Amino acid sequence: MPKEKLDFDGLCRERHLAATHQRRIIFQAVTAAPGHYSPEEIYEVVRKQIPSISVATIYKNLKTFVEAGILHEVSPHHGSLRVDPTLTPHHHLVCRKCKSITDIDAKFLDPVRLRRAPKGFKIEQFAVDILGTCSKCAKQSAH
Amino acid sequence: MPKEKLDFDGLCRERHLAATHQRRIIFQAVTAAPGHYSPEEIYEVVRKQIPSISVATIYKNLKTFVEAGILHEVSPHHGSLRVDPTLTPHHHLVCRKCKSITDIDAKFLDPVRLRRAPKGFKIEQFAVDILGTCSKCAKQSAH
DNA sequence: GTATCTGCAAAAATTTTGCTAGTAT
DNA sequence: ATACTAGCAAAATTTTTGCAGATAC
Repeated sequence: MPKEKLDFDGLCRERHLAATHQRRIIFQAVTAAPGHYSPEEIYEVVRKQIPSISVATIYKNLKTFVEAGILHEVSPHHGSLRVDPTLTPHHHLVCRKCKSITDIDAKFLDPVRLRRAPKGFKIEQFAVDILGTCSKCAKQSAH
Repeated sequence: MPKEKLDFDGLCRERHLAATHQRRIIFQAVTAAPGHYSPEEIYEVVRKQIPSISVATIYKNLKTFVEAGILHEVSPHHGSLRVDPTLTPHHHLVCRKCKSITDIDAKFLDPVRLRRAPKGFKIEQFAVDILGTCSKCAKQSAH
C-alpha cells in the first residue's frame, strides 16, 4: 500500500477531516515535490486527474490544510499587501487565528546569523515572523 | 518648516523620485503612526485630504516606495497564497527583484531565540525570510 | 443517517493596465 | 522642455460565498 495514502488518511483521521478523493489528490499535488505553490498552480495539476475539480475546492482545502497544520504558508498571507512605516530593525508577532500583527524590537531577539552562506545569494535583510496565538485569541479558545 | 516634509523631499531627491503632493500625503498617512496598513486603509485616510485620489495611485506609489526602500512590506507579498509541503524546519531566501523563493535548512541558521518573551503571546514557530538578491538577478543588474 | 464536502456560478476583493492631461524638475 | 506622475475606467487576478447534490464516516 502506498505510503502517501496511509499518511494522508492518518493525518485526516487525527484532525477529524474527511479523507475525500479530492483532498487526497490535492495533497499529493502539493507534496509531490518541494516548492512554493500558488492555488492556481495546484489547480492546474489537480485538474489533470480530476477534470471536474473547481478552484473553490482548491482554495477551501488549502485553507483547511493550513489551519490543520498539514501544510504551511510560505509567509503569512494577509489578504492584501501590508506596508510598514517602522524602519528601525524589528520583527513581527503574527497571530494565526486573528491574523493580527504586532511589532517586536529586534533587540529582543538574538541576532539572526547564518552558519553557512547561501551560494550566490546576496543577503540584505532578515525578517522574522513569530507565529503563534495572541492573548486575545488565547482567551477566546480557553473555555 | 515641518520635519516630515523636509525628510520626505530629501528621500525623494536621493532616489530621483518626484516629490508630488499625492506622494507626500500618502507617505504622511503611512508614517503617521506605527501600523501595518493595507492599500485600502491608506486610500481611505488619504481621501480625506485629496478626495480625487485614486486607488491606482495608492498602489503605484506604495510599490514605488517599497522598491525605493522608503517603506517596507510586512512580509513578502507573493501576489497570492503560497503553500509549502516541506515540514522539516526551514526558512526562505526571497529575492526582492524576481520574488523567487528558495528553501534553506534551519540548521544553517543559528537558532532564533527571544531575549524577552512577548507578554501574552504564545509562540508556536519562527519563520525567517532572508531578503536579498538571487544570483540570477545579481548577474542581470551587474553590467 | 448525518455531518461534511464538492462543484458551480456568481460576487467580492485585490491589483494592474493604458491612456490623457497635469505636474515636478 | 522633458520626463514623470495622477486620475480614470476598465480589465485581470485572486479569493470568497451560497446552495443543491454527492460523499465520507
